[in-house]
Amino acid sequence: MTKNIQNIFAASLQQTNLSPKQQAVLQSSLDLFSTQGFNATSTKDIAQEAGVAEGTVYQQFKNKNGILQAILDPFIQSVLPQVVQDFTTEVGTRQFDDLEDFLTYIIKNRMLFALENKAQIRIFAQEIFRSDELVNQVKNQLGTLKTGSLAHQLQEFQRQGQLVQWPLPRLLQFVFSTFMSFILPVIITNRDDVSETQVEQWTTEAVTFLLHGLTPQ
Amino acid sequence: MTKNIQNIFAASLQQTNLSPKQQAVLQSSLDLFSTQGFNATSTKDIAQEAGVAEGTVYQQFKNKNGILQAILDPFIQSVLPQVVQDFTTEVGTRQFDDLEDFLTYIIKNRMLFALENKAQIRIFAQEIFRSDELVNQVKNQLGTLKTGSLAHQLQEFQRQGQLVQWPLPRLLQFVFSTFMSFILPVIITNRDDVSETQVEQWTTEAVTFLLHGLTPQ
Amino acid sequence: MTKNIQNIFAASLQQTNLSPKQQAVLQSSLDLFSTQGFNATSTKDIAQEAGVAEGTVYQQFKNKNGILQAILDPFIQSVLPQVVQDFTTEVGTRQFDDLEDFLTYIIKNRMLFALENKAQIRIFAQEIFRSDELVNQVKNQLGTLKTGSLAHQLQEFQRQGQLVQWPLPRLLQFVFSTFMSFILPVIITNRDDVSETQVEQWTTEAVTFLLHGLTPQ
Amino acid sequence: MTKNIQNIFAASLQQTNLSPKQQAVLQSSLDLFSTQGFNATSTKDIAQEAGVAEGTVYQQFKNKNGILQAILDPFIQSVLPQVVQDFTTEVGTRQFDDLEDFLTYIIKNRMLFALENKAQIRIFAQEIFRSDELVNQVKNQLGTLKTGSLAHQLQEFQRQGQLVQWPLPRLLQFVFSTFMSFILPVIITNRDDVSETQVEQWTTEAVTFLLHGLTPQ
DNA sequence: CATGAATGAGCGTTCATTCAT
DNA sequence: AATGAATGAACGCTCATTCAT
Repeated sequence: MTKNIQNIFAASLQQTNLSPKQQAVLQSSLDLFSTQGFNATSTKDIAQEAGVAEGTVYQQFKNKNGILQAILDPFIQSVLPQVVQDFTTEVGTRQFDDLEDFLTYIIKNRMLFALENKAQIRIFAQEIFRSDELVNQVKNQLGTLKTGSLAHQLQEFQRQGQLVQWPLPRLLQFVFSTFMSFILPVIITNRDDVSETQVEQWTTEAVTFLLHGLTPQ
Repeated sequence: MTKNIQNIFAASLQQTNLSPKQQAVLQSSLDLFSTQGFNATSTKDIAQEAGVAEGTVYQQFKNKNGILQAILDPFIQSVLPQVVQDFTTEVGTRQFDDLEDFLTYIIKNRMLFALENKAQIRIFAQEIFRSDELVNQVKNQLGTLKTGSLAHQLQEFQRQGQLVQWPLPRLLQFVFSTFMSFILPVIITNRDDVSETQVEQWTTEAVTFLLHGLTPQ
Repeated sequence: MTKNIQNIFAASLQQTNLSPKQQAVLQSSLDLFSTQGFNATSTKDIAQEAGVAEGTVYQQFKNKNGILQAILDPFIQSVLPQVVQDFTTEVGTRQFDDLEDFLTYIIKNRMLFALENKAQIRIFAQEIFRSDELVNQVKNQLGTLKTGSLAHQLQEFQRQGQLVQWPLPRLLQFVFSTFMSFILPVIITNRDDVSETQVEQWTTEAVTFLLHGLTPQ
Repeated sequence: MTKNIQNIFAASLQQTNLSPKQQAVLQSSLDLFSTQGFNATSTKDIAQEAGVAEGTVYQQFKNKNGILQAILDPFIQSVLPQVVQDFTTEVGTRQFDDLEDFLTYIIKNRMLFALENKAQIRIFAQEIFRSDELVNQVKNQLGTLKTGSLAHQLQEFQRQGQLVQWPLPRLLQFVFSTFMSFILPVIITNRDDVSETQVEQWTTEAVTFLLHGLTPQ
């Protein structure tokens, strides 16, 4: 069920044609940006951590911001869509018995995903306050939600009377915020020790609350 | 009802013995830190914005971090307790008809509060990723929740059968995350145009969802 | 014998018309300049140590250098002449049995004097490398040696055959360097624990060596 | 006889792997520190004098103090031992006819050495007042004197009856202070015009005095 | 591709000095 | 006489970026 959960960054690294040194630069940047923040991380830090000369950092990336982009772009191109919208590969090909089944699946799935990609999410969370560009990219992604398979699935549940007849964005808002109420504390405190059992417990709690809140009475 | 909603920063400014120039330094720092972030704001920026010589910035504040503290400390000492715990002044002296009345009151109240103090919240949100100290302070504040009047009020509703018998922290988690799902987008995009009508609309939506989710069925 | 040995600075302080606060400024400056050096001592340091506002420092002294002058001037005007030349008050009015008696007297006397005024000597020693002015003042003082009572006394010993017939400057050079070989380590390490017994021991050793070296064979 | 007299700084410069620019930084620092003092020399001064960007100064040296160390360390590691202790290379392999021969050799030799390395000695003399570390290093060097070949040589002269039976430290103290009485004025006034003839004259005068003072009567 | 010395603008901070009160 | 807020030039130092090798 969760076999496709993976570290999006590690995956995207392998798909590039970057030399091992350049890959090390990206990996070190991810670690350091995530831990110390983008501004507080110097290119010297990155080079040292990657075991590379400082000039090498600029061989593949135009500037420090280019490294940030190389980290966040695949995140925005892949993670965001998968988390909030693109259920074609999984959700689309799977039959859900009911709303509970559906919520349980996507919440657990996305929790594991988020924990796997904690580092990028931390970077993303810090950068979104400073980058209007980033905000717009997210807005655009969210804008496409209305037509994705997630929307179809939810509308199907509404038709079946399993789901309250609120507007789609508001439904997503509540699902997402309930999801985030479990994940954000982990992201902020940078905890590394969340077990799958814990995730399942959280999933149960989240789904219970959402079913309460989103089922027509 | 919302007469005590205020800008916590403006209030704390007046209580200090700071000279007008020093107050200008703080105000400019608040604006700039909030807009550009702490790291991206130079002390030269602050001085210019405050119409003050750069040395003046260091007359009252030991260093740049001291300014940040002067901004965040009253926030943590006053805002946080008021938002999440200290209902003695308002909630404690007020009788609520039912859970709906209660939720409507605190959510609208806190929304207005958050919007008034958007700048500090933005700074806070950015800093919490980098400051373990900040995380701990928040943890401590949250730890005191169990015994505050908010807790008593919720337990009262549980006794009356209006509120599900979930543990207090989880109840608070869902209330808070629902609240944040409306506020965070405003904080992140730094919008300034939220009307009171909008706030009332959001309050209604949040309360509707929470009543659904938290009422025993 | 050593009744007139005193702290030249304390003495000169009392002769000024400075207010108590201004005297405190001078005393604190002496302590701090001596300990940390002139450059490393800020006017803020001085003000704090003196328990005075920073502006007060500039009430009496034109600038920081003015404080240094107020410390070093009496030293150069009084200490230097007394150490190397002006024996009118003591030496001139005293009869010495022989060279040993003479050397014993001036060396012990000057050692006590130097230890009493260690702070100024430390400042002087540090400043002389940077101030050509200071060097010239010392040169001028040394230039007057040829005609002082010290010169007369030494020439008298030469006439009596107790003292080698070397040129006066060279005699003074050897006396002074032997004297300094005991005092300079104390000045440099800023020791405070030199007993009068120790001084007498050093005096004996210095005189023994000088009598060896300066007596015609 | 004096063929190995050299500028210790120039020698140590060549032994490093520093780039020409970095060597220029060190050379300029030596000149400026020596002339103006460490505190009064800014890193901008150094960069300008060396014809280098200011950042370059920090490429090789951690901070301004690091430059000072790079100048003083070889001095303390090489000059001090050679001046006061390590006679293995020269003294150890040479036979001295008598005390006069010995004193003449080391005094002239060390005078030339000191004049060659006047700049570092000036810096050293200024820094020793402010650096306890430096004082300790010197103390340690002096502590090793008791066992060096210099000690052996002097004890040999004592056994032969050419040298008074005073304790070794006191003998060294008098030799050193007599030596310094000629050199220190040059160091302080930063004179550059001392001829070898002058050095030989000084040597003669110093040796004459010391033979007087240190020969048993 | 990789290096690392070199750059110089800009940073946070200090500090001697001034001046209105 | 004394204050202390205000000043702004200068300081030591960092850092993203370039480029010859």
